[in-house]
Amino acid sequence: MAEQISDCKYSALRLENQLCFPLYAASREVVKRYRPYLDPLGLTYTQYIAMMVFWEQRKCSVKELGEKLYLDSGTLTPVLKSLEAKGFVRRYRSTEDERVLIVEVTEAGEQLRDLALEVPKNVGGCIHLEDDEAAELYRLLYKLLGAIEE
Amino acid sequence: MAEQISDCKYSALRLENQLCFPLYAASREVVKRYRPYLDPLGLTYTQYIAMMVFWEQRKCSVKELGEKLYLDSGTLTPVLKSLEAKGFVRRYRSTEDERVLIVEVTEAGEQLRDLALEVPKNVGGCIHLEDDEAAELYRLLYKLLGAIEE
DNA sequence: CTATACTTATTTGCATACAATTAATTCAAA
DNA sequence: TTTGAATTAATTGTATGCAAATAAGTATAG
Repeated sequence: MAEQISDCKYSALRLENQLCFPLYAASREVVKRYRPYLDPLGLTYTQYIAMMVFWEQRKCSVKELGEKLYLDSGTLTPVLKSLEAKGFVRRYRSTEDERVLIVEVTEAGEQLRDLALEVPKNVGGCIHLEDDEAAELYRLLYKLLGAIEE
Repeated sequence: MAEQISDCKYSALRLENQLCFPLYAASREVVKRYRPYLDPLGLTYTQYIAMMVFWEQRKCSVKELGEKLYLDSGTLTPVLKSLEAKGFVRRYRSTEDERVLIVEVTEAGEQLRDLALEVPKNVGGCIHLEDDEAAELYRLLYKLLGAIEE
């Protein structure tokens, strides 16, 4: 009864032997949980994490935002235009260096912050992980982010 | 010197206090590392993990594949049509239940398997995590996947 | 100074993700 | 048995992600 065993020739290609796959799947499942709470605010998840940066430091260049979020300008340009269209940020070129685009939170964007306070609370309630496990997961994810070549 | 402290009113909205964000960022960073190795095979990452399922069990319905990959038919239909266009799978309706679409690996798809064997090896070389940390991360990610409500 | 290299953001094209709707088929209750 | 509910994919529309090419501004070597 030689069933396929886990260390056969192709075991490295089994979905269950990948680290990338649960990472990819869990990321999407978690992000999906934000939607019911972000929809009423008029934000997508990507817009939400961008707003987090503006709530923390009021203004930011596209390049700096991209470094913080691990996203390039090809992704961020439409996201920031959408946030501007909703009135949550304004965009303008730096006078010091015309290449640099500065994005700054508006008053409406600031007001959104209080409503957004409920979001982490609500999403946290959907994810049943022990505190110490969440902390260890957090640590390992940042370690992974730092452990990727280049 | 009362700088902003980490437990101020809005600390729950700080990017660095989110579990979701390193999950989201790490997922994209890791998936990105596959591209140089998958491009020569003519596969995207999503197509690659779908092929993993077909390499393991030859055939699969769209519904079953969706359950394994945490993806819905809206995402899978174009992915599977693309794999079919490249000749790696064939698609046909089940005769038992005409609602069900069966996807089955072709001979060309099988042959791709040997080339794909190099992929996990190469990507693994880009990610410098200790074995025990990778194992713990793996465990926590699957726990998280199971710990999401609904 | 000036031509060239570099930096920053935008644009373009392609492939997802996913919610919502639709279409086809099967199931199941009255 | 017949009709309404449920199941399964496909379709539609919106918003990313990202690579590659482009455009505009800045720095720098000679």
